[in-house]
Amino acid sequence: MFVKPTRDRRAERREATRAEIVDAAWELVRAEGLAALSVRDLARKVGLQAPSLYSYFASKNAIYDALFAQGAAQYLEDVEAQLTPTGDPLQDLRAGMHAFVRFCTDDPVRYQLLFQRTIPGFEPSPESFAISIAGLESVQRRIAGLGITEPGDLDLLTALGTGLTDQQISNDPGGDRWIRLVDSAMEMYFTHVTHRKSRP
Amino acid sequence: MFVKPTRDRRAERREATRAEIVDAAWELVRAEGLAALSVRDLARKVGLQAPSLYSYFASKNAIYDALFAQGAAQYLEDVEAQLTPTGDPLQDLRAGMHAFVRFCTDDPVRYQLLFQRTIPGFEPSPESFAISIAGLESVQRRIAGLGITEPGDLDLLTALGTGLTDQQISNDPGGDRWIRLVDSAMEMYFTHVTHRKSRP
DNA sequence: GTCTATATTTGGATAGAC
DNA sequence: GTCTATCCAAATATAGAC
Repeated sequence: MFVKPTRDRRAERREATRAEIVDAAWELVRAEGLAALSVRDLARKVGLQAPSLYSYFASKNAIYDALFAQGAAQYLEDVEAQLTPTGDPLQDLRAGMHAFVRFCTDDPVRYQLLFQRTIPGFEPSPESFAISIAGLESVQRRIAGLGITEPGDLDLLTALGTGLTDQQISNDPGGDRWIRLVDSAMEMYFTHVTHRKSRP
Repeated sequence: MFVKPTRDRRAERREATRAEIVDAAWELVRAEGLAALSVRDLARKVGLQAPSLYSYFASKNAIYDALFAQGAAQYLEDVEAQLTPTGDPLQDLRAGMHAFVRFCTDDPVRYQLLFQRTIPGFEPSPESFAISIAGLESVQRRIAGLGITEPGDLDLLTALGTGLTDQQISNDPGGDRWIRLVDSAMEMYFTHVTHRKSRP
């Protein structure tokens, strides 16, 4: 009689191969650009023929989606990892923004995939998108803990984050021309959101 | 004996056709996305066969470059058009930022071409790039006239501009969620750059 | 200057044998 | 699951006739 094994070695192997493909895809897009990903090149990189990839991913966009999901999970992890308020809100804001800009500049292609909409036919699946939403909600909770609860204040903070990051990546890649402004920008922001005269 | 005519009708016709091609290219990229531009489609749109386009532009990137140059010229014109200081620096900053965000959100594809680096093999030619530099320098002179001369202050302003624009385009296209923050953001910025305690 | 014809490359995706 | 073989579509760009 058939006994269901506790481990499904076949499924494990399959997942391992999928992970290998995703890793190789990151290498490719980092080297050639996000839009330059091709199924052929990717297959060769993992020692397969192109059609064999379709046993693991239904389409090229499914591969993009796997990259998006993994990047969003890394972002969520990155945000959650620094949830340690010090009692000094400004210091926490500075640390959080530094972490964000570093996360983005560490891997500009990942930033492009997660926070810009630049790939022609690709939209993340609802499941993958939910992960990135969770990341934003984590930021929201984090700054709420610092006393910043106005929706517009969160929006202003995300604008500052993407603006500093965008300029850094586009106009001074590898440098620190906008990274140097993070502390000052957070001071500006913190003063603004705390010295508000009236609730709008 | 040959007398050089005062007008070169042939050259005029040629320039007119080039302009027609550029106009059609804008229509195409606005409809299909920047990366989706194809020489075939473009040729068909102006009633030519694909190879005939090569009589006007040496390559596809030359077409991108013409778009870039035109967009940069429009930006320069947009910035120069509002060089009318009112004596109220904060009001001028607000007006200038509103104009910038409107310029970008009016044509997100143009914004993508000018201010983000997203097309795989394309880099603007030195001549085209010089136009966009002239635009930035115009902004620099403009805020210098308002008393803002620290280099880092210009960088912070451009970060605010691209950040607000990026978020508006990416997360609320057609809406005003980040546009609504422009006035408040400029107040924040102006207070920051004027209330500095010491010259850093 | 414009055309037809074509070279050349490259891409995503499928069929069917093994 | 992986392969070979192939389809199909699309792209940039060139050659050469008219």
